[in-house]
Amino acid sequence: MRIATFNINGIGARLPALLQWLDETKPDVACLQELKAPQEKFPEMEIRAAGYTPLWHGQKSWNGVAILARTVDGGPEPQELQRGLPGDPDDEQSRYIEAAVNGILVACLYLPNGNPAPGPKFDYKLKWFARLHARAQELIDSGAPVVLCGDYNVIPTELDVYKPERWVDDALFRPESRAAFNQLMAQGWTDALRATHPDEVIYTFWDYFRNAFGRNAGIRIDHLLLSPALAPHLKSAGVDRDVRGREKPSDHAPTWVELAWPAQ
DNA sequence: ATGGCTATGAGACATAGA
Repeated sequence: MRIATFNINGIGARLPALLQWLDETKPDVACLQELKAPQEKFPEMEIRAAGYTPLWHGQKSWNGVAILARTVDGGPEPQELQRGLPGDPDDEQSRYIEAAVNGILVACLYLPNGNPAPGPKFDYKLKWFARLHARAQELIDSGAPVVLCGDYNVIPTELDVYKPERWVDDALFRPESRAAFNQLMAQGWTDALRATHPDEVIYTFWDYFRNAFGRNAGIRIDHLLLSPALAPHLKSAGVDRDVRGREKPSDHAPTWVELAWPAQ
């Protein structure tokens, strides 16, 4: 079973690229971030025609997340479990959705960027992180097989950025952000990409400026974390890097895990 | 230190991204 995460940076602008990637790699579950579309402008018909049943939480202009389950070949329908990250009823940003698919709990998140730091946006990032800690602990404690995936907007270590010294004051790499990510990991999650490639330089994002992709000036910020119940089923993980080099690409590349699931 | 590029929403640039 393959589960992928892809920050598409606008589902309106990215629909052809998204459909091509779905057709080529046929993930069983695809988690999307940065829809940048209100609820009513999600291209539901096109996604269904591609063989997927979508759940989505839109928002005008920014944010927006979705979980797509491949149902064309008899795959199970996704069951929505949660919409919005618990812990702050005043938070109106669409950054979190959860669904059960084929016995796995899939959580799709878009963690706040937090720049400029320090400042109110960075404060919001850290508060959002604290709420994520609480929800993630509940998921661990449930004993369920869970994939907690998406755009974390955190560069975990110096191995995950082309030039660490350029990023020391950035909200994606500041000590507070990395500490928050480490605190999450300490609950018992497995970083699937790093677990399967311990020493390799692998990026998931390259900005649009200065030919960053051509120079491989990237960062690793899209992560798939596996709960203790699911980690033993990890087979492989990777990044569909070629997608970033196509016409009208997102600035992120799809990132995925292959799981031995259902368990034998 | 700045600016480089892309998207949305509006109908010109402002805002956000990372």
